[in-house]
Amino acid sequence: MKRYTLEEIGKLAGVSRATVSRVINHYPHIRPEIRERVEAVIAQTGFQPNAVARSLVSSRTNIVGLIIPSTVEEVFTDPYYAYVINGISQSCNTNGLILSLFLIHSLEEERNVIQAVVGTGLVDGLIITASRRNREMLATLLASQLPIVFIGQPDNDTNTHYVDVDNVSGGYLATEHLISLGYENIGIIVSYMNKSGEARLDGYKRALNDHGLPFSEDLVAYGDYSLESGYHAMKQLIKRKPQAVFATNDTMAFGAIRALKEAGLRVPEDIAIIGFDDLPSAQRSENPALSTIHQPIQQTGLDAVELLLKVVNGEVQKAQHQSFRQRWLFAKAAAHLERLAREAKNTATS
Amino acid sequence: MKRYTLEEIGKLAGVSRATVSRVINHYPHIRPEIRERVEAVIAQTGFQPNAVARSLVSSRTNIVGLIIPSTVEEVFTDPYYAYVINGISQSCNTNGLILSLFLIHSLEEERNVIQAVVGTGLVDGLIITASRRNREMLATLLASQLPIVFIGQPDNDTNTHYVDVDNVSGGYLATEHLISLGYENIGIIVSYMNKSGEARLDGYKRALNDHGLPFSEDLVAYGDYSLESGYHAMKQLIKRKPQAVFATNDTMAFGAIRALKEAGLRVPEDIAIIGFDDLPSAQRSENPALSTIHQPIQQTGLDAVELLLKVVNGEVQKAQHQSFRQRWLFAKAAAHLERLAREAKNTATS
DNA sequence: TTGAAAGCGCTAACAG
DNA sequence: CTGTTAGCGCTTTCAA
Repeated sequence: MKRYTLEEIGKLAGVSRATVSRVINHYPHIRPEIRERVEAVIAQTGFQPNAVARSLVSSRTNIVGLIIPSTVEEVFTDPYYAYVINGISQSCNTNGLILSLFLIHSLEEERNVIQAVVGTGLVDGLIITASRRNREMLATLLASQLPIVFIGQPDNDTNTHYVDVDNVSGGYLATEHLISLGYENIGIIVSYMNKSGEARLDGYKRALNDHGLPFSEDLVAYGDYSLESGYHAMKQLIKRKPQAVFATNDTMAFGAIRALKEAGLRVPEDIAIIGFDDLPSAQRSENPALSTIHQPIQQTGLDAVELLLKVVNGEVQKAQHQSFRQRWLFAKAAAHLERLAREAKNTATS
Repeated sequence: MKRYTLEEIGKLAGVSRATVSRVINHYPHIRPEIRERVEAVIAQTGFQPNAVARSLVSSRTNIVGLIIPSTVEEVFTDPYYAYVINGISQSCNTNGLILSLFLIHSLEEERNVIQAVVGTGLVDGLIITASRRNREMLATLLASQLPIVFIGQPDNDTNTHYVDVDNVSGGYLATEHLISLGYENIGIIVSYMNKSGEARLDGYKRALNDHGLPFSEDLVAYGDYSLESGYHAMKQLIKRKPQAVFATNDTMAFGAIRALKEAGLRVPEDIAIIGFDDLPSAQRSENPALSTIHQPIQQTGLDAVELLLKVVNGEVQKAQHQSFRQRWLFAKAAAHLERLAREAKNTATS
């Protein structure tokens, strides 16, 4: 299939290239007769305007970059990212955007990729997930003036845009659920990786407090959202003999369950576990199906793209600290809890 | 950070923009003195040449598109894709390429995305995974003259480039392994989705034949690589009372195991299962650790990028039917089998 | 309502 | 060795 240019299409239709451009861009004031003629030629030739040339003159590429930074390659073990990517991809498709994916496997790569992306005008904006982030990279990014949206609240949330779920409420709900089941000695496996972990821990503390239960550092174990870390955290926690444990993501919850199995403990008969994320794999998990707080991961991806689009279009004040929290968590989690309560009743007899 | 142009850098360094361009592109014949002066200005200003302008003149974007077509959103349930993407991403990073990801969620999206990508010169080439493919899309793609590399042998492999593992050998190895463990009544869960499935089935047949075992259609059940399909296929297969089953990917193997559990059968005491892919999750799987044929997924991604690069650079004859098969499978699988044999011995007593 | 012309930032002859 | 010049394919004034 031959590649045509505006000029050639113009010649074929007996008009100038400017007119063809106007037709393509739906400029309103064109004689219908001419429009039709041009459109006919376009249809017949299968002409598509060159995206690069368009970008050069408009200084817009319609490409959004998604950066998933992490020194450990294991990130991909966590299905969480698959869902984030899926949500973002979907939103890009509906908004006519191209998604460029940057998986960072090493610090060196990180430097190169950021360099390549930042000064070159290749992307209109960036979405960055809440993985490990280092100061150097953040500094480069902020200096670049590129529109950026973070997924998950950044550590230094000065003047940065981000989308996130309400982690405090999520932590609260998870803990309260365990309390409502009658447990009092409740442990937590929390990530020290970023603010989300802190917030979920905060929710946990508040729930304990609101129900008159004491908080004890002994019942807190730390992980990095990986399965392995959940496993080790649980091994440590077992010594404190908790009745139930809140793992602040599903992947760590799975690791915890494995540790319990190895120790010959049954879930949930001996120790109950609740997760956070509601990964589809959690729903499918057996022995036992993991209770978990629903986090609208896909939705988060969609929102990130939409927010980024606004930033790119200058629809949000740059100087203004813009956050964008989801409340959807409440409804979902409430429904979830109801279902859990129902299930709890049903299984109480067995 | 101000964005500079070649012209401005030239002015700052007291040279023409052409000279700056030469410095950037490491053109050899430049007076060292001038080179240094220009480089100093570049370093000081943090200048990065505009990628879009470069692409316009070179008609190369250094962007490779990865298309993962599938009408079912569930593709993402299969960790296989995460590893493919990871491999491709890594290879792009080392080759200075940008990876654009196109996840196709619906037929309409498929049409739009293909349209947007094909005629516009946005990508230098395309990598397409071995998911569902429809004829319309393939026709558009082939007509586009875009360099394309498939991952997994396409149905109509006329004049198309692809990378794939040796599925026949893989199927053979899996089956032979089961035979070597003493099983004679061996079922297979095979995908009807593409040629890989057929090839694995072919290997299965050959292994049976080579060991004097009869092939029976009754012991063949079909799936689409999804967990659910593995589950249902197994339910069907159970009636035939096989001693062992070869699931042609790990995800279906997991589904099969679930079906067996539900039926109160133990794995592998009552029915042995072997998979195909060697997903890390397979290694981690318990009750029991899944035996599986190693498929170098990441490596496949790397090779796909490298092959695509060659095609883009015109280093492979266009007219020539180019295939690119991996042999690595052999060595790996052999090692794998050894280990399995050892394990089999150890567990034989228990 | 349309065409001519300038120019986005860069590379690549072509002179010198 | 370096500067001048002519585009790459498109959008967008500016006139007509």
